[in-house]
Amino acid sequence: MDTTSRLIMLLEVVEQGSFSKAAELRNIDRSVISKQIGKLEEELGVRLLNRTTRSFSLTAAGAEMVKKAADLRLLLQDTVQLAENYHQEPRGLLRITASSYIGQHYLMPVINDFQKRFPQVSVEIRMDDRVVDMISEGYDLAFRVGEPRDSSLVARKIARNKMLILATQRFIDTYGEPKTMADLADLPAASYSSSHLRFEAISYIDENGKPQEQPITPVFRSNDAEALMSKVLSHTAFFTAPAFFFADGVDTEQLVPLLTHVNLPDYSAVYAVYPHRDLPVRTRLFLDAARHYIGEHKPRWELNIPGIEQLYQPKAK
Amino acid sequence: MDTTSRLIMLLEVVEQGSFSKAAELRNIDRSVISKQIGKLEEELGVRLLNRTTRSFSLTAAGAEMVKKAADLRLLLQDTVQLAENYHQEPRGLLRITASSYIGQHYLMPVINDFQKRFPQVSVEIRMDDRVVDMISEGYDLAFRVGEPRDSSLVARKIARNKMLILATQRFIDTYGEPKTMADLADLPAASYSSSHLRFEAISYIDENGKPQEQPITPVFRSNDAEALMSKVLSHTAFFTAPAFFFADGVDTEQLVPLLTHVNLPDYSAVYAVYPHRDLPVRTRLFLDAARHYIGEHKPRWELNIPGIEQLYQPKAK
DNA sequence: AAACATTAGTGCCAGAATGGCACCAATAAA
DNA sequence: TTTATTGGTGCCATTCTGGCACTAATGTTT
Repeated sequence: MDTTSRLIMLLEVVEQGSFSKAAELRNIDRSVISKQIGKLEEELGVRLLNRTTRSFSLTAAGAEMVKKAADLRLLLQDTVQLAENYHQEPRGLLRITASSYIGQHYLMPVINDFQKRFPQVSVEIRMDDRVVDMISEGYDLAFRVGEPRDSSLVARKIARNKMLILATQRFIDTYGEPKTMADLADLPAASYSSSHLRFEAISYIDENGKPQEQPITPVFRSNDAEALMSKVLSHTAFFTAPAFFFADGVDTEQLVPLLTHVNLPDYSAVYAVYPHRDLPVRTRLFLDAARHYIGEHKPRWELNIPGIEQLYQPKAK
Repeated sequence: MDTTSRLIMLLEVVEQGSFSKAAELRNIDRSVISKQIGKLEEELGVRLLNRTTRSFSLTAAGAEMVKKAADLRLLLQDTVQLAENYHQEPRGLLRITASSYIGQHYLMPVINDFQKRFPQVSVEIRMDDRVVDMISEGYDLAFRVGEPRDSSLVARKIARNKMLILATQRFIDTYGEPKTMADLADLPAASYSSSHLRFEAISYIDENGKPQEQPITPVFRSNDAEALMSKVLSHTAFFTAPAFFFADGVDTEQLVPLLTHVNLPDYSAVYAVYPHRDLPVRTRLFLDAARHYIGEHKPRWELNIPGIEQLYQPKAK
């Protein structure tokens, strides 16, 4: 380990806000960070961090060093990247982050095939519905529902994601079939809910073309698509689901779309996100493979929902 | 050692044109270079050098990496430099190169005093009349006679350097005192001569203000000022000497200036040269100390030559 | 207040990396 | 042909790294 690496380590420490988190990020012991930062200070002959036993703050010198460290990291990444352009065959480590559902159902098949074709590429995929900072955590590629805000990243739309309102036939028999959006308010709903996002209403476009929100009554909440599906299949709730929940193998036979005449806007599309720079060969190839698998024009999940093209469309005049 | 260091090592290898020279520059074994370049290639997954057993050439990838390595080195130097600005006391290694005479007579006293004041600063001085590439060899400061051409460096004039024509009284008694410049042609001369430079004529300004060259007849040539002086003090040659040859302790008593009415232009001044960027504290302080020692207005060597102000001046009208 | 958890820092130690030496192979120079 | 120089490799002592266990200090929770 030498000066540049130590500077980048300092940068990570500052980005993470603690020695421990930085160590976790690198999967190394905290003590290593402590020692290396110490060495860096000795090397530069300057105190970089004012430590209190449980936290730290940057000194003026430290702040300057962190800025330079960011430049160094960028330049170094750029250099390595440049070298990778000379690779004929992709190699190295591909780090992906995605929501669990996308990862399990749409990326794992791609990964399995990809690694057969390119055994030299290692893959690390973090499935987590929490959105992470790709840059500081070092991810090459993210798959997300909804366009991310971070402008230092490139977001590329992979596939549209229609919205569906579904229930089982037995549910309809039991509770009666809703005829209007308002009817949904009185029916038990299963609804996606995570620490960041809760579905408590359905967005739709009314007869006059105005966007509306129809509140629902969630009796079951989960962040797990399978759990929601299981609940619905027990005939005790309807649910509003984005189409990408219907991956291959999902039992859609029992499910009946409700209120199919209503105009539901597409839910946030599925995006691939990557840093704003030239992609290494492995990343570009993987992205292509994923796009191909999910479907260039018609998303793969729509294959499992017959007639989806006609559902929830704007009313033809 | 990690990627950045290895890249910089590659850069040095390319700059030096060989593994061996690069190793010599760092005072490490050749094998280390060989191994580290190998690791770098493995790391980047790209062949950087096409080797023939006795030399090498850059691959396209290698050439790109070298460019990036130069950026990295610069940025890293800049970063370390920035840290040094926070030093209250100067520390670290100060690397100086100078001609032998300047080093021995005008820098050693400064260094000795400087290290008493700042014991934390190590000094390495290379005395060599050959001009070296400061950047690639890593020197902080050079002292040279004559303005260097390299525009990536800053040259700062330290002191003027008048020209003198001298001989001993016994020489004059033996050979007769020259009355005109032309008379010098027939007298035996001791003349500075190195692999790069030979004095074979004296430049002067004639009565009409035109620059002229008076050829001389060197019977003794050396690149060593003391040797030239010794020759002259044996009363068998006159010599044309820049004033900075007359350091403290040099026996000037026996020497008589000849043709003092002739207008001799100043010889190339003494310059301090340093890289075109902010100087570390130690370098700036040393430069100040050297300038102070040599003399801000009147060069130190002129103190040993009484009446020099009046010698070899343009003719007062 | 007291117990607890989390933070940075340190000493110790096994394992990895470094760098020097000796030697080899190939090629250019003498 | 001989010699010298260059890059490359295997071996080995030394150094460095990174993990573990433990300490000290400071918020947090009970």
